[in-house]
Amino acid sequence: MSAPLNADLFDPFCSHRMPIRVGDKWSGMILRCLEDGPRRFTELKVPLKGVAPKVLTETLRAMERDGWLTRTAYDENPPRVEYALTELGRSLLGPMDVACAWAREHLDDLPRIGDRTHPA
Amino acid sequence: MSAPLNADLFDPFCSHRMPIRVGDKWSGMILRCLEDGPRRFTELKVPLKGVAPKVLTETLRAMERDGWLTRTAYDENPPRVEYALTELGRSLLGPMDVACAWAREHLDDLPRIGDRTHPA
DNA sequence: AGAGCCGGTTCCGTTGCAGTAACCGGCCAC
DNA sequence: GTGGCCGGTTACTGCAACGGAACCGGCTCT
Repeated sequence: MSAPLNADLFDPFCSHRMPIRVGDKWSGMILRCLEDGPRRFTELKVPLKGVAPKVLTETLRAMERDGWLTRTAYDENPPRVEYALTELGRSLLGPMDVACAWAREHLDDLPRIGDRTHPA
Repeated sequence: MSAPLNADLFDPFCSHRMPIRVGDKWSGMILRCLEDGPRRFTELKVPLKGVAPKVLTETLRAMERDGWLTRTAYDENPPRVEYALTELGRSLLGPMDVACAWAREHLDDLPRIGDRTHPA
């Protein structure tokens, strides 16, 4: 992680407070998980606490479709599938770092969890 | 506007393609509308093509609650209400510029409108 | 009296993101 | 043959965001 939040970046509640979002709820965290190299499905499930496999699959498929990452299935047993960032996906890390820096700087101004009925 | 997209930034379809979002659907556009000074309700409705007054009210209230802008009602007739950025709101323009720059650079890699069933 | 302006509000409906729970096929080890 | 691992899929549900249409009060202008 090149510019982590002080708060746990991989806590999904964090993205509720974060006014700048990359993609949908989990895409940003997935980008962070992949920046140091390819990872497989179960390796992503662990740091992304509590993500439902269905949602993770959907998100990964959408990111693949949009050219942010590649999916490589190896014909082994047990099966192995690796997800890796493309150049386009990697190019999103820059803007993400800026957003994270903003968030770190204004952490105290961010709404407290639970305060909000309408998102911002 | 300090870093506009080539595409019409105030076309809501644009935000469907944009993988980096500030706040909800309209917040980013509202920030842009206010960066050159305060504006009133109807002055916001015009550039934000087709926003329902209800949604605009909700969004402005949420942005006020989160400290991004201030709402000032003058006791005149016809009524006048002015919305102005706070320092916090203004501080979001920087990250937004970065996101817009990214989008301009990768405009051709962004998914075509209508291609998507699942968002990114 | 009637119409218009401003800044909304109310009602109702649709869409889609996200989540839970359960299940699957193929292979392996016990 | 039973259970576990991996990488999912399917069916069902909930909720928040978003939107369209209609309406409102207070005032002014004609």
